[in-house]
Amino acid sequence: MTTDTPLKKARDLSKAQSRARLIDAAATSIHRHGLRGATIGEIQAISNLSRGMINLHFKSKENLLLAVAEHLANAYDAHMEQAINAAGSDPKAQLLALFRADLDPNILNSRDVSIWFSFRAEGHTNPQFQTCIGTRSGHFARLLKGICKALTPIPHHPVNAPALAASALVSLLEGIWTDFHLNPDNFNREEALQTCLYVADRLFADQLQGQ
Amino acid sequence: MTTDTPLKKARDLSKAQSRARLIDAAATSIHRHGLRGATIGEIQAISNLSRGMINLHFKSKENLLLAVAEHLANAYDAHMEQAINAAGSDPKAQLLALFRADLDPNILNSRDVSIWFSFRAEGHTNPQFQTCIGTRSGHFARLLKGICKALTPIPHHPVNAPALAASALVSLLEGIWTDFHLNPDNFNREEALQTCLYVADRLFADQLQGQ
DNA sequence: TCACAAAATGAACAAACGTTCAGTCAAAGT
DNA sequence: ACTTTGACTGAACGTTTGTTCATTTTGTGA
Repeated sequence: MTTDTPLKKARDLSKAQSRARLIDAAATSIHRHGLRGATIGEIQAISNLSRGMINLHFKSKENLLLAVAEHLANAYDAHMEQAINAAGSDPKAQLLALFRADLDPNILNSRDVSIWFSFRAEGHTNPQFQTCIGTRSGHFARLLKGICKALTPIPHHPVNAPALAASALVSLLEGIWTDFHLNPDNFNREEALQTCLYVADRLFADQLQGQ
Repeated sequence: MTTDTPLKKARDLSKAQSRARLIDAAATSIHRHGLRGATIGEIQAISNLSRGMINLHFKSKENLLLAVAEHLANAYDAHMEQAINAAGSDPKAQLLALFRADLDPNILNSRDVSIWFSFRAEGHTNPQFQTCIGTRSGHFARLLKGICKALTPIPHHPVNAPALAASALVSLLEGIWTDFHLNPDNFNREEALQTCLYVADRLFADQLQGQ
């Protein structure tokens, strides 16, 4: 969706469409039955495409799974980048935007989150999965640390207060994803946002009382 | 280990030992290759037991996997309960004990955590896994909420401050597990504890300034 | 309209899988 | 000492798995 290669012939379009359909079917299969149950037969049945298609488009089933992981990670990155860019330069607004984006139903939904967790479970087994699903700890963490620095008054107490706050917020969001994944029915999106805001509020209140 | 049925004959002992060895081998296999790679052949090779043992002891491979999940959940519960009981009745000490227990290498180690994540990934697929790995949200959350209530001065601002703090801390710990799982090499246990303590400190500082 | 190229198909295949069970062995009871 | 019991073994079986490839279908350029 982000890159529109022009002048596509009908055949190329249908090829890309089949590819996308396979990725989507594989994702659905992972969601329904886990990585263990995401078999060629399942994916074929969901996609209504022929059995040979997977190996034709992706050489192997494992490559298709990898493509699902990449697709998911790219969608997450794009979503977050867009949200941050739209937030302007005020760190408080950026933080709110980051919370909202991370809790957005387009990202935090039971289908996608369950797929995230499936890949994460095998991350240390498969290095290729690892690089895909590690997107959270890179750009995201750095950005959040910058925001925390801007929001923490100086002098800090303790001296590494911004770093502590940043890693706390990363973990908080990560944990909220886990709560959602383990119990999507009892999950309240608005409540989760309030929890984030409450923690942020407490973290970035005036810190000079102790010193 | 908790229930010692006495007067075990040698044959019963060896039976129990084989059972335990199968569970351990299955856990190792899940750790090494994920649930997908935890095959009968793998478990057999790791345990050095015969092929038929799994179905003899557990009727099916799936039951063995379930036994692994139960074993893990029981170990976690026992560990936490013992830690809380040893902490006395002071809520602040209880909170510290809870943090320490949740970050303890006996619980938070790359082997066990990776197995947790494997089962969690398929929790919504397999209801039997679900009940095992949902241990965190039951007793644990209730206990933490009690501690938060005791630590939050009244009147609260906002009124649900203890509930917010409790769910924040649950998610924080959950997220720290995730950080550990995704990147066990860059993980600093002491730093994680400091993050928890810092957040707790900020959460339970005097809250009356806003009202 | 025709010949070419590339996408799509699905029957066929070998490998790997979980499970079974007749047979073996050692411990327990008499 | 003998019999019985139950844990253990591992070859064999049927199923399911991912992959291949000869064939068919369909869009493209001459």
